[in-house]
Amino acid sequence: MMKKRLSAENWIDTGLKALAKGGPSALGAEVLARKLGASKGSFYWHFKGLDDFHGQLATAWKRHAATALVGALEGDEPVAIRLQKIGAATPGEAAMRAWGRENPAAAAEVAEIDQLRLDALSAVLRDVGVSNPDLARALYATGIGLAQLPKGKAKSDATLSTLIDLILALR
Amino acid sequence: MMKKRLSAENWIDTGLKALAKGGPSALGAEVLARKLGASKGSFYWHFKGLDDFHGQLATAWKRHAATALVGALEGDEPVAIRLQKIGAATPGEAAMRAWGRENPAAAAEVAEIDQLRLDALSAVLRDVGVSNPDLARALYATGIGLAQLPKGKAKSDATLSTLIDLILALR
DNA sequence: GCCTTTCAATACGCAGGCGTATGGTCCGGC
DNA sequence: GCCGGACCATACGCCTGCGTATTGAAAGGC
Repeated sequence: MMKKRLSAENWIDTGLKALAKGGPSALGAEVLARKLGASKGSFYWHFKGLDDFHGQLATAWKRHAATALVGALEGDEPVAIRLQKIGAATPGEAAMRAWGRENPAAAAEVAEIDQLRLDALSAVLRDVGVSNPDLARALYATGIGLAQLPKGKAKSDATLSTLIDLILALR
Repeated sequence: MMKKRLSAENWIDTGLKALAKGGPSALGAEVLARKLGASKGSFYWHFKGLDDFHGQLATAWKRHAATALVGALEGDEPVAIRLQKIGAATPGEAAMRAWGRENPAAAAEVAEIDQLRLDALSAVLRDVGVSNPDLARALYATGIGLAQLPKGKAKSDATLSTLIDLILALR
């Protein structure tokens, strides 16, 4: 199946999927090679080594998260929906955060995204008359926390929505 | 330093510390042995193998967390303080949760504690006239999320407190 | 069509961790 | 004091993963 030649993007994409599914230990060169039906020769052609690969992986995740964030910001949806979209975690986010605990590069990228999203939440809330930055922080932390709990996305969305309504009622 | 003989508890205690500091990869037999100035011989005397050790480690964490929870429940402190104590994560909690992503035993114990704390939060809130269970869930998720963000405990406590005040204002 | 560049498979050495086996040391009972 | 069991160190075989080197195939320009 798909004996085509591989690109660096192929490795990174499957790397992201493997991380979400199998955790940091699924980010080895040989494990990924088996998953791709390739061999290490290909891996070490496209990347200088594991650190290089991991760095590019983390950066790729950051790009995806940043793109998702601007997607959540554009358009003129109601504030509640907007807050929901900014605050809700992206798929694979919990795995990325767990990886960040043992990989400085990953931690750095996650921190960057955290800052972007926190700023966005603060700005939206401020525009709407809620100026306490602790509330933006609490809202964001809730999104992160809900992503760690099992329970499925629907339930989490409902919970987050309840909190947003509560905060917006302060206006 | 401390050439004494080791007990299973010694291994488990240093295991918990190692997990908090170095992540799941610090839970190997040889790594811990070096940390303790001992050798694998001792480890494999006290434990049948890594799975056995990891299981006991996870159970020990659960016991600690459960004890901390009953400590937060007894006494007759104001509701806000009580909620804060139940909702705030214990030290090393983020590491435990990250470990749970790759170790079923750890995940199970964390899930148990999650349920206990969620129930406790719900009960306290209900007793005080806040019946929406989504709010308990949101509050708990905030505690979890804040533990993932860097920023230090003081800041997190302040944020959590702000949210608690907001919820309690619903009465 | 060939030749250069790009990509990939294989084979190798090395390091580190797991689990076992075997022998040694400590310690309480008597 | 000596003995038996509890405790531990060492050494070994095995496996798995990293990184490199070498060889080989596959594209793509001309």
